[in-house]
Amino acid sequence: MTNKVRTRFAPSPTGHLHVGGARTAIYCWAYARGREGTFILRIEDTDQKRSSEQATFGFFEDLNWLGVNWDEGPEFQSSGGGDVGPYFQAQRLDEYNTQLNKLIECGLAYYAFETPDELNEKRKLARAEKRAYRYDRAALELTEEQVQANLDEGKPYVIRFKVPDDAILAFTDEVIGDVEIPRSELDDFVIFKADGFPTYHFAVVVDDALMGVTDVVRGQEHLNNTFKHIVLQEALGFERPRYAHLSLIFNPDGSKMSKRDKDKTLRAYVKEHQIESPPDGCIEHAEWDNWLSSKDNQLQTDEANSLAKALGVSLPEINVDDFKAAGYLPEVLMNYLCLLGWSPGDDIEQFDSAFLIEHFSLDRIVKSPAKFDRAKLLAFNLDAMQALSSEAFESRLLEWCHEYAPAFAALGERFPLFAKANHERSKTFRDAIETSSFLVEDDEALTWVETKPVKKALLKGEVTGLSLLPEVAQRLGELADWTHESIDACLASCAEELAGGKLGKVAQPVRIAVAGSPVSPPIGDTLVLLGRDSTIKRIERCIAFFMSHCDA
RNA sequence: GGUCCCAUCGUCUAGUCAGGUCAGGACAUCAGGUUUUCAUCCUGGGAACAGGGGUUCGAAUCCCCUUGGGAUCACCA
Repeated sequence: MTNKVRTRFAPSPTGHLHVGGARTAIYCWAYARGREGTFILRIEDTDQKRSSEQATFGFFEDLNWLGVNWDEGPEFQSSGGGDVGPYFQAQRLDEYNTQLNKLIECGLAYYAFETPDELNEKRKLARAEKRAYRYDRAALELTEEQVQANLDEGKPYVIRFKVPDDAILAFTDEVIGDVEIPRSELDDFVIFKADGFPTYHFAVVVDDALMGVTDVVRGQEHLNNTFKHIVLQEALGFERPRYAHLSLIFNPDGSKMSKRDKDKTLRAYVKEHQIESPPDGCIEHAEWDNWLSSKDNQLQTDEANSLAKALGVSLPEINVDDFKAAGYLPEVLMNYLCLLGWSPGDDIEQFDSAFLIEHFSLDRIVKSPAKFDRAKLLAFNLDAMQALSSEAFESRLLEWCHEYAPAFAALGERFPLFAKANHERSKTFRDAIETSSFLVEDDEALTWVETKPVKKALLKGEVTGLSLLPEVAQRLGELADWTHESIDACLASCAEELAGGKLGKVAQPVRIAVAGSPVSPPIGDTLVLLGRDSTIKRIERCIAFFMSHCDA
């Protein structure tokens, strides 16, 4: 039991689960799963101002969608439980106080009464003098009486950890190797905040120890924090877990992948199109004004998403639920994310979670940072989509439509054909609906825009596509039955007799007439899906539309 | 700025720890081909060891320096 691997993923629920966090979670999970170990989910909600229940629930859903289930932690569907909880830090204050008392008893923790403003001044000064700021231990000079007096007065205070002067600041990282920093780099950091909550450093050390975590796998932004953690472990008499720090994930342009990217995209769009006020029903005017008043004022993710939807802007996918909404398969996202910083060798790239669990190991993690390449993710998704049986594709597409495209989910008995017609040609679920929007539009609502390919198909050439349409409509209308086969045969004979055997000469005008664009599923499928009445009606409207336009 | 970390095709990477096949794969790209649109699909091509010093018979691989990139320096995690 004691030597069994125990890993944990410990997000702070201040937003959405982004791809970097997701990768960390997957690694922790796969590592434990492959060693008959235990994977723990712990919610680090000691930041009272920023944590939210909604975000917490979002994390559960995102992890669940990826197939990352946890043995211990908050209960959610089949995950959670465990007897070293609670697994929310905000509910573990007693534990932290117990541990804190140990430190106070041996004189390794002390009260400090400087205000944040005072400390900021000192930091500014240090920066101006181009030296690193370190806490000056001023509070250590206070006499017991002074401290007591301050406390009696009700002065706000924090508690700092007195880092032993002879502390050894070195550890071996499973990914990076030996790391050490000079003693002068580490000052007496705060372990309890004025609001009575422990800081991240204190809580993480206590929880990892009390929860029996053996392997800490986390982002490289924590590498320097690790020194704080090991001195705390030393003082508290805890065993040191193994550490593995993961390099970060970046955008293709080298910038850090963050929710800011959404903000940037929206700002650029609003500026370019000189949009003065928010579209109805997405965000408040006050919020809009505030947002535009300064680049530092970011929209919340949900606000950004709703604004983007209202404006018809597509935002870069950053969070796990963005990829879900964009129609990616969770197993593909997991696969791709794993590859950003780890590989199984032997030129193997595409694998499932069973393979990952069997082969994942810390010693094959890559040290250097990776850039997120959407094109490759898309290619992987296409491969996985194509590998799906038609039944699986249909049911998963339907499931996706229920959540993101209800109009398509309502296709009813036409849905199987809709799925079949889009299986081979879609890179994502969203692809399928984006080139089939004509299916859920009213016949009367369809409009045509004279783009280049439209003109080419309808108006160019010795015999224009438009001129063929009446005859084609006529023949389609006379068909004995309305099936894929009969339609294809009809169009083929039209092509033979009217267009010198060129099927494209007939199919494209028909496609544009019924779909309003030169892109749609194979023409036979398109027409069957639409039904005869709509097909004929649309062709007639199309003819009328272009006749009136061309004559003008 | 201090400290720490990193460095193979455009991108993700194999190869590095135990120096020795024209540095392998995937995505992207380019050139052909198939196809009623889009997307697929097939064939082929180009493409990298950041630079400089060492060690060695031999260096992508070991050491040092330079350069470049990143992280961190909170009463956020």
